[in-house]
Amino acid sequence: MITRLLLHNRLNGDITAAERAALEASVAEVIEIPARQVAVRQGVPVDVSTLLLEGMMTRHMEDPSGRRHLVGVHVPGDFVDLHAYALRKLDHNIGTLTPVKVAMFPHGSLARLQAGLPELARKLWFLTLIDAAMHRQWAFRLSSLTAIGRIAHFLCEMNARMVAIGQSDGRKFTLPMTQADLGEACSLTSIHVNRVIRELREEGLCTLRSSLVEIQDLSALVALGQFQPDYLYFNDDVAQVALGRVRNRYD
Amino acid sequence: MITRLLLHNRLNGDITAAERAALEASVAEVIEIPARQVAVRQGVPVDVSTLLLEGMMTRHMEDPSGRRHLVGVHVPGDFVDLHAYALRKLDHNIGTLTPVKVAMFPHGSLARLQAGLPELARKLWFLTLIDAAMHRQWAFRLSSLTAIGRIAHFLCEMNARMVAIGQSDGRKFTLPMTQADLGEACSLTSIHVNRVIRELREEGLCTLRSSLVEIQDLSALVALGQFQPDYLYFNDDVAQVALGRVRNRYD
DNA sequence: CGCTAGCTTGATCTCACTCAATAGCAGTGG
DNA sequence: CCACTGCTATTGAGTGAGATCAAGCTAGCG
Repeated sequence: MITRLLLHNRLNGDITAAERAALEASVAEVIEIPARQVAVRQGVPVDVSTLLLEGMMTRHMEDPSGRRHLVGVHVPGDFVDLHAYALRKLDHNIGTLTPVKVAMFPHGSLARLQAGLPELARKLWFLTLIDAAMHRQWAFRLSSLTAIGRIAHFLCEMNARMVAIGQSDGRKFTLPMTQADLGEACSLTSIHVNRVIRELREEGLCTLRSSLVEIQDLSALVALGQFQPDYLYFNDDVAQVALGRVRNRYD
Repeated sequence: MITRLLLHNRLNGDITAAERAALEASVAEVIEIPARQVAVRQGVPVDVSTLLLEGMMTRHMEDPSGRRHLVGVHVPGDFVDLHAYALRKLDHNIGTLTPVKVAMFPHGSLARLQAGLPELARKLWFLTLIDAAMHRQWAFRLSSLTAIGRIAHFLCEMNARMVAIGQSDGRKFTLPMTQADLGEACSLTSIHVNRVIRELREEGLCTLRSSLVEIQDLSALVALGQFQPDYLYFNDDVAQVALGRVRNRYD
C-alpha cells in the first residue's frame, strides 16, 4: 500500500480511510531510480510530486565552487517534493542516496484532492511545514553546535525518524551515508567527520560502521546534540523512544 | 487595505479581487505590539495567525545557554505565522524587532477560506513554502559562506524583499537591527559583525549606520554573498533590481 | 591482481571567537 | 546642569575549532 507510511506516527495528521483511498487513486505510477542520481533539478518546472516508498533521498544545493550542501534527507513515507505542487519549480536539487522506489502524484490530481478534500489538503500542507521545521532545526544546528554536537544532533534526528517508520528500534538503524555525505549534511569536511566519529566511539556514545549506526548511550547523544524532537511533530510515544526515555515496545 | 502587500510581486500568486475580499473579511482585529516583545512563544498552542502590516518581526530559537538564533526575519506583507494554522503550535518563538501593526486571522476563518477557495489555499500554501525556501537558503548561507559573505547575502536578501514591497529603491533601506541582531541572524558575534561591516565600508560595498543600509556597489555585494534571488520567487523585474542589473523604475 | 572509493592519521594554518577595554549616546534623575 | 546608567559600537590581543594539505590504509570489485 503506497500510503502506508505517510503521516505515520505524526501529530495532527491521522489520515482517514477515504483520504487514503483518494490518495492511492491519485498515483500515476511507481518507478525506481538508481542510487546517486539527481531526480529533480533546481529551476526546472515540474508537474508531478514524488512520495518516497523505499530507500533514501536528499535535498541539496551546490555552491559556485561545486561543493554540495545537503539541506534535507528523506526516508520512506516522506512526500519528498510535495512542495513542488505549490512552488512549480524548486530552488534546490533532489537526489537519491540509495536505489529508491517512489510513487508519482501528478499535480492535476493533487489539485482535485485539494479542492475536494480540504482536511486532507491541510494535512498535506502540514507535511510540507514539517520539512520547514526541519530546515529551521538544521540552521539552528549549524549556528549553535560544534562539530560533535552537529553529528550527534543529526544522528538523533535520523534515529527518531527511523523509529517513527519502524526502521530503528531506537538504538540501531542503517544510514546509507558516507562520511563525506555526513560532512555535507553538517557542514564539516569528511576528515573532521572522521575524527568526530572516532571521538563518539571512544566516548562510548555510538559507533558508525559501513552504513550501520549503533547507539550505545542515547541519553548522552541527545544531550550532546541538544536534541529536542518537538519539531518533528511525532506522537509522544515515538518522541519518548527517540529521547531514550523508554525502550521501544518492539524490543 | 490589510492585504495590500500580501503576495505582492510574487510569482504564481496573483490574488484575485474575490480572494482579497474574502481575506479582508476574515480579519478579526488589527493590533499593535511594542518593539522587542515575544509575540508567540514556542510550544504554546495558537488558534490565530498574524499578517504583518507595519514594522519588522523575527523568528528565533534559544539554545540551552540562552543565546538567541534568528531563523527568519519578516517584513510588511509577510504572513508571519501562517504555518501555525496547520502546525497548531510552533517550534520557535516569534518576536518584534520594532513596534508593529499586525492583522489577526482566526484559524476557523482560514479553514473556511481553505474549503471554499482552493486556489487561494494553494497561494497561502505557496507563501509558507517561500518561508521554507528562505530557511534552506539561510542554512546554505551558514554552511557555505564566510562571515563577510553571510552578511552580504543577508543584506542582499533584505534589500530584495524591501524592493518587492516598495521600501527600498534597490540601494538604500532602513534595517532596524543592531550589530548583535545581525550576529544572531548570521551566526556571528557582534564584535565580528562590526569588523565585517567596517570591511564592507572600507571596500566601498555598503555602509550601515543606525538602521540605515546604503549600498554603494550592489553587484559586488551580490557576488560576495553569492546571492541568487530565485528562492524568493519574486517577479523578474524585482529580481533584476535586486541583482543590481537594472535601476529601480521608481528612481 | 590492480583500481578505486572510502576511511584514517598527522602537520600546519586561519577565520572567527573570547576576553578586555574604551568611546559615544540616549535617557533618567538629582 | 551634571552624574549615572545602560545600550551600542569600536578596537586590540590571544586562542582554538575546524579547514587544508599530504599520506597511507582498507576492502570491495572489475
